Amino acid sequence: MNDHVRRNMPLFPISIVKQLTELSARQIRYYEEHSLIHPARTSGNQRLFSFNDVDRLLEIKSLIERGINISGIKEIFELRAQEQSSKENPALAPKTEISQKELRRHLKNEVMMAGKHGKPSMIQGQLSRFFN
DNA sequence: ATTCTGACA
DNA sequence: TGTCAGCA
Repeated sequence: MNDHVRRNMPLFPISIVKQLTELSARQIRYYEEHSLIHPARTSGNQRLFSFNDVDRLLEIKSLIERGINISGIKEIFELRAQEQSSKENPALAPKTEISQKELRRHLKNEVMMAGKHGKPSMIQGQLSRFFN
């Protein structure tokens, strides 16, 4: 796998990411504070983002716009990570199976709760994209 | 010139 | 979240 390396290569500074995502530097740093992203750092402690980091930020932006909070987004990412590990290592799949079921239930509630507050609620088609 | 962390009239 | 300060 070589493409994986390319997508994770630390390439652009926060100024570029701001334009690519239309997020403020404040927001980008805030999401990192809450462990939603883990950009690399230069020797001078400046952030360097990869293509994956940008994709991730765009997903975060989308979810925030849909009214999902930080903890909710964390859970969605955790669920996705578990689904991945289950696929790569079917041996320990049964262990994550239970928590996945519970997470799906929580996420469904949170997403629907989020829609109940003004924002245009998510429609069923988009809902399925998050819960398979 | 840019980015970083911390703080809040 | 915005924004300003004081550094690196």
